[in-house]
Amino acid sequence: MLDIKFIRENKDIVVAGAAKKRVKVDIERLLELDAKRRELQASIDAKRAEQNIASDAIASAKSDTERQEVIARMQTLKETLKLEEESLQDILKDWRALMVAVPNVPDISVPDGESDADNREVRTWPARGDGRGGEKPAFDFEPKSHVELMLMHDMADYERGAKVAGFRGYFLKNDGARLVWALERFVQDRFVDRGFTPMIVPSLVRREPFVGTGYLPQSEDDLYKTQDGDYLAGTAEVATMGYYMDEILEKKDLPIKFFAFSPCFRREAGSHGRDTKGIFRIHEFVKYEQVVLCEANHEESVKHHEELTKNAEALLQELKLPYRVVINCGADLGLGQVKKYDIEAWMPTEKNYRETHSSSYFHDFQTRRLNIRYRDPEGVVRYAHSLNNTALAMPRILTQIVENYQREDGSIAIPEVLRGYMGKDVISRN
RNA sequence: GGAGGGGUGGCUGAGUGGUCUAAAGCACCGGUCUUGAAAACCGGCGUGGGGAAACCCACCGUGAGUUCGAAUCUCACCCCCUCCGCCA
Repeated sequence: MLDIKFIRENKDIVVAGAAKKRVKVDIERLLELDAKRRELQASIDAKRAEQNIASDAIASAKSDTERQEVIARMQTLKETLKLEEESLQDILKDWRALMVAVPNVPDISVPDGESDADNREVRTWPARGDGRGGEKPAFDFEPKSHVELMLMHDMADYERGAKVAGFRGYFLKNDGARLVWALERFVQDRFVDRGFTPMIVPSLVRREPFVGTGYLPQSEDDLYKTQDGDYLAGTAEVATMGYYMDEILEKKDLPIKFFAFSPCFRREAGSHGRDTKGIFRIHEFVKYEQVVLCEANHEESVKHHEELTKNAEALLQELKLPYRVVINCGADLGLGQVKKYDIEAWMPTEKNYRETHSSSYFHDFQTRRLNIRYRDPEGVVRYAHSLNNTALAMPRILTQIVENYQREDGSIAIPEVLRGYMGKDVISRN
């Protein structure tokens, strides 16, 4: 949510921002409603003030007639007050609906574009050498897809997955399961001493944190909902951001950095027909997420954003997976995001980079909705800034690992950093 | 699933229809005193909205209702706690 004052004073910026994000929202109508809202509120406040004065007069009236006279006057006032309060409620309903639909303003560095095809490459790893792309594994044989490789080594069972869990269901078996566990311990060890607070957070979450983080009311279709009205979170970000909801923190405690784990559930409602094979796009997975609350300062947000991005890149570098970082274009940004980098690892059989991480910052868009504030030493209370990035999501990363590490005989080398956790160097058929 | 208790400022906690403009204490900030600190004493100390300011309005879990007037009465809902049952 943006500050209504900011919208009022920077209408053109907000309108241009929404256009860049390809979000349709009637700012003109919002401002009209806001003017009416303020006018009515002033009138109601004045009537209440009158009522408060009369209330004292009634209590301290010297005679019954005097008292009755004031009460009669207040009975009339009450009628108009009630009407005004009712129309204020009507206006507020529309006003609020528009307010939560106003997107945050994207950063100046965000490229214009219609879809993820317009995201712009920022860098590759390993760095480009020949002008055609970073150093990627050169296969002198036809590489097999992750779908095939994992089936071949009995690392996954998609058929029984569908039988038991339905479309996009899966089982991970043998080295498939062990690889996930190895990766979990690997990522845990990398974050334990970096100033991040480890946390296991709920996936089953009440409505408010979803609205607060900006997933609702817009993306109702992407979420699973329970018969109790709760939702299953698609990311640990939701519960982690909800942690300090409605609280006032101390500035000295910032930045607060969480390394949060949760199972994740996504309906993938808008992705029918995409990535239908294997475990790349699934309804249920686990993810370690980096979440940061910092002081309300653009430079601080940018500093932490770059840091969160580097943290994720460091993991891919340790895993020796070629990747690139892209800056997402306007249309590919979420409602509250100011700027987002996606990190995409190389997928040999698709001859393309595919997303493994998503790193974004929000300024005070989420914290305003969640009411997360902090008090600075001067006693001024401000909304904090928030950011998040994936640390590591499983099992998606397995797709890139098995494809990049496959060998001609069909065996799969284990990334060096995982060998200790796996207790073996290679996955082979025997 | 059953029974009971409860939600008041950063915290504890008083307040059952009208000076509530929410007592008091703790914590915190400033001052006096002191070599310094503690103690004691004095003063300050919630959030949001409107206003140039004086000041005004709202907020006692949430929402409706009764009333001239609601922290206080009524109803619904949410959350927390205790006990019983079930249970990884």
